[in-house]
Amino acid sequence: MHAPADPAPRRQHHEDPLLNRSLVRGIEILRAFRPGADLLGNGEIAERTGLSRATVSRLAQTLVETGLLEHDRSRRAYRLAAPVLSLGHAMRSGSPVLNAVAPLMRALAEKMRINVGLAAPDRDEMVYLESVRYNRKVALRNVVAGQRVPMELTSLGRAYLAVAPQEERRALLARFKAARRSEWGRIRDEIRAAISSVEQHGYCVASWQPEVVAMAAPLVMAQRPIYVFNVSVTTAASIQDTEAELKGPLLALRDRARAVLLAAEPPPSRAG
Amino acid sequence: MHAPADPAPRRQHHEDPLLNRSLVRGIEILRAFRPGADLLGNGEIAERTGLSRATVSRLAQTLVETGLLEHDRSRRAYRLAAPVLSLGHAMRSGSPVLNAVAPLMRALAEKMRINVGLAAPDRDEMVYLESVRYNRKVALRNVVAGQRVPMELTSLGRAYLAVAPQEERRALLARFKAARRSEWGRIRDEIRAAISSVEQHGYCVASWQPEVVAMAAPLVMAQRPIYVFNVSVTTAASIQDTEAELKGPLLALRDRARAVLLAAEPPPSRAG
DNA sequence: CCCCATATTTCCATTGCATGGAATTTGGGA
DNA sequence: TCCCAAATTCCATGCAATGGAAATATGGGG
Repeated sequence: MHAPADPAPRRQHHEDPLLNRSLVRGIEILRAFRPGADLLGNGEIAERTGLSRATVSRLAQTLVETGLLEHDRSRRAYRLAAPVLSLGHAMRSGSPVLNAVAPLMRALAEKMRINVGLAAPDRDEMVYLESVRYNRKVALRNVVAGQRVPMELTSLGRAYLAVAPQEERRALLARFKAARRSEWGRIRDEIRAAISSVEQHGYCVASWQPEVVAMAAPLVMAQRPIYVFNVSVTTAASIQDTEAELKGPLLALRDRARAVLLAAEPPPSRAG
Repeated sequence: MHAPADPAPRRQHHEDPLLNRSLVRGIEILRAFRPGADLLGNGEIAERTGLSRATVSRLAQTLVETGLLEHDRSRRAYRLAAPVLSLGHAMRSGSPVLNAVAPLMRALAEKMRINVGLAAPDRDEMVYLESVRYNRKVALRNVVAGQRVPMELTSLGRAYLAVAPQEERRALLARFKAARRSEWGRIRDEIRAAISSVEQHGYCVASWQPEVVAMAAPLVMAQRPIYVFNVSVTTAASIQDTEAELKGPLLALRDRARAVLLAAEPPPSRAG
């Protein structure tokens, strides 16, 4: 402590004085639950979150009281409870972006007979706000919302990386490099290519299975979080032909979405 | 403090020593967001939760850091963010009840051409885990999850009240009485009738619009939260005829669900 | 363009209460 | 019934959460 030039004075012990530790920890516990990890005991939660078991026990009980977790005593474990779903419902119904573009997405899916998705970044993954899955059988044209896909492997995620804030992109790439050790060379090159493609054409392509082509285009608007559209299709056609066919519709979707959002923006009245 | 007969010693100041106050408050902030109240400023959150503005400001910022809220600075307000959706997704994919009965529900909806739902209680409302909306136009057979409906007015909620724990039912009825002052007489009678019906026949009926008939049957299993099934239909037929037609399928759905769940129960291995 | 009204964020001293390690209890299997 | 693993509760410590007030930011109106 000889010089006051320390860029981050960080009072006391915590990095950010406006971060409530208990709340962060409680949320981390909720976040530990995901498909495939749907039933977690105290021990597992402690491992995944790095919290002490005593803390996990108390916070988990608190989450049960609030209704977000339920305790399965016969398995000595917790699982997410129904009110969590209603938060998701509230999120969807309140998302201006989703509500503005959902009709456009459905129309495009029907017209081109492709899957059309909208996603947002969350840490090192992308979360679908909506994914209209096109299917021959009409009854199976279901919609997936809330699903996570890896950022570094998907067109969706790479399109985001292309427009992510400098610092965040750097941090994310570092994480991926560490996590993907052996395959990093290939993945890094693909990400670089995707970034170039987004910078030049506004979209990028990924085809991780022979007959599946996925393309994604980010939607960047001032004062708004970044969203990414994607389209994907299973086809026997070449990647090039598919790309040529879908780039127009994808970019048009993005542009129409932007227009709709700009039009919906002005009235600064608050809903209550 | 003359007699130790005090039923609730409540140490120190807080009612329940294992309730983390900050976490409860943060969750209450999340819960303040619902359809129609999707964009909330600090002031509104403070009003709805009863918290001080300073506390709301700090906790809301924390929730932004965790990714569950996003801050719309142009409107000076918060809204739920995409990761909330992924929690909902994780909840659905991890719900043994939902996964066990979803196929049965879909089949019933198709066969009888009715809406079929599954819900769980949350405070004074019911939350749909799934609602398979039958519709002439196949393309519109969408599914609603996470939607809330009032407990005291719906067959779904009344069926729950019929099997709710003594003490909880009492508390809920008191809330409804206070909230529904003027209409309480009618509502109370309808709830009583519904409770009798559930006790006698296992289901209850509500028809709050002329041509809409809704029926609900609770699913009570040891060591498991209470769930409620419902079916509803818009029809020109009489309530009696509709009830006669649907009671069998509804109760059969409940019984099949119970059987499926009992069969899926035994293996006490924990998913990770 | 400036000023004002409103709402939000930050500051600060106080002490409530969250915390981790240890002890205890619980529950299931042998 | 006993044993083992896991969860819960206890406890002293002191960190960090809190509310009121001041400072600040924002946007509309004159």
